Amino acid sequence: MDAAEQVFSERGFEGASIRDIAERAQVQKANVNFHGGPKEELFERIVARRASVLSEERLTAIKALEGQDWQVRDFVAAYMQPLITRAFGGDPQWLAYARIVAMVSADTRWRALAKVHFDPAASFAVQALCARFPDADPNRVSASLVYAVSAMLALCTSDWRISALSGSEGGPKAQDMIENLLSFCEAGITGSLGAETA
Amino acid sequence: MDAAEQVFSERGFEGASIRDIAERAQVQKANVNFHGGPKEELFERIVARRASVLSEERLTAIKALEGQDWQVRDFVAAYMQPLITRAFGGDPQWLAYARIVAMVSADTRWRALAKVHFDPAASFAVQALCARFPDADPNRVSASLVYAVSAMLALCTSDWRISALSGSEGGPKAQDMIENLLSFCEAGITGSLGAETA
DNA sequence: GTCTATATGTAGATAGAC
DNA sequence: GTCTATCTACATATAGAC
Repeated sequence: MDAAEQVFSERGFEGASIRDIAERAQVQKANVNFHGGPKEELFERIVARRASVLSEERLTAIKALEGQDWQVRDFVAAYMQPLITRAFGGDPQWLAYARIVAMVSADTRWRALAKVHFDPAASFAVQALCARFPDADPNRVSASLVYAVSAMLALCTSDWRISALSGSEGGPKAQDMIENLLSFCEAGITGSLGAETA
Repeated sequence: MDAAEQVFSERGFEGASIRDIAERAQVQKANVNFHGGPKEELFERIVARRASVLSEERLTAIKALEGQDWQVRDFVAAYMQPLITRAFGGDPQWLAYARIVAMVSADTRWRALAKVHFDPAASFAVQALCARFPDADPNRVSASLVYAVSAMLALCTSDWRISALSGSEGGPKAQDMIENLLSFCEAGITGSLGAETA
């Protein structure tokens, strides 16, 4: 239910009420429970709904790099493009989903959910990075990925903050911000992992 | 109230109940309202309590760089050390606070709160960075800072995720993780802003 | 499948005794 | 200042008519 996705993203899990969701969807409260089940089940279903396409695209994009002498930039793009181009590219529903992903990623209460829906692709990505930086501490490698993902999610959740701090009136220019995000993450990963091997 | 800080950090604003807080503090519910006021006021007070020391330390540390030919690494350390060394250095109360900061930073509902307590120091930092990278788009500069901060907060909120993805059994080694975080952010900022000016 | 009505629990907040 | 008791509102969830 798109309405539930919006309300959860705006108010959080506890802050979102079935009433809010029903109102947004312009249906009766009872129907939300009827179709979506208990609140927690509804939330999990919403997380799962887009997670599969996300994971598949990430996995195929990273697998496509295998065998090549890929650059970190290619890797970052492979992992991030599936979400960031949709969420920051103008699709409000995917933007709401990205905010939910940020919640799930930052909150230990959703640890099990993250483990099922996001960890497989993330683990695969960490392994690919480890192969590229064989001398780097695996803890540092996974930290790099987590930092990169958190930066991506920050662009989705805190774009207002970026504008507020910049002071300039310059428009958002979504594509340029995405390029900048990729540059930041590429440099961060290379700089923090490559320093020891280079 | 330390108990409120803990419960808010674990359950979020809506998820934390006055009853939970009272139980944690081993007092009666009524006393939480009596001393802390309405729930929202209590939350704001908790955000404000440590924000002042944080902002002051950040400002003085960045001002101390002025005039020197400082490196980006020094800047990142100046901005991050006040929070990360406390939160990730073993103080559970500051760790809880860091999680609250992450909530406030990511949620538009707390925009006003962030504006008052965190934006002044952040704006000053952005200006310092702009002076260091005069040819960089201010939007990119503020984005870099937001990414860096989000990475720092990710280390506080998602350290469990880093461990889970690394696959290795290696201990956390807090100091090493902080060093790695600083390296990541230094490289990310330099790489995304310096590319155009260099 | 969709509505009304309601059951049941718990939230935040306060009144008033001590 | 701190307790007990309670008010009011709203939460999730379901029962049962249509």
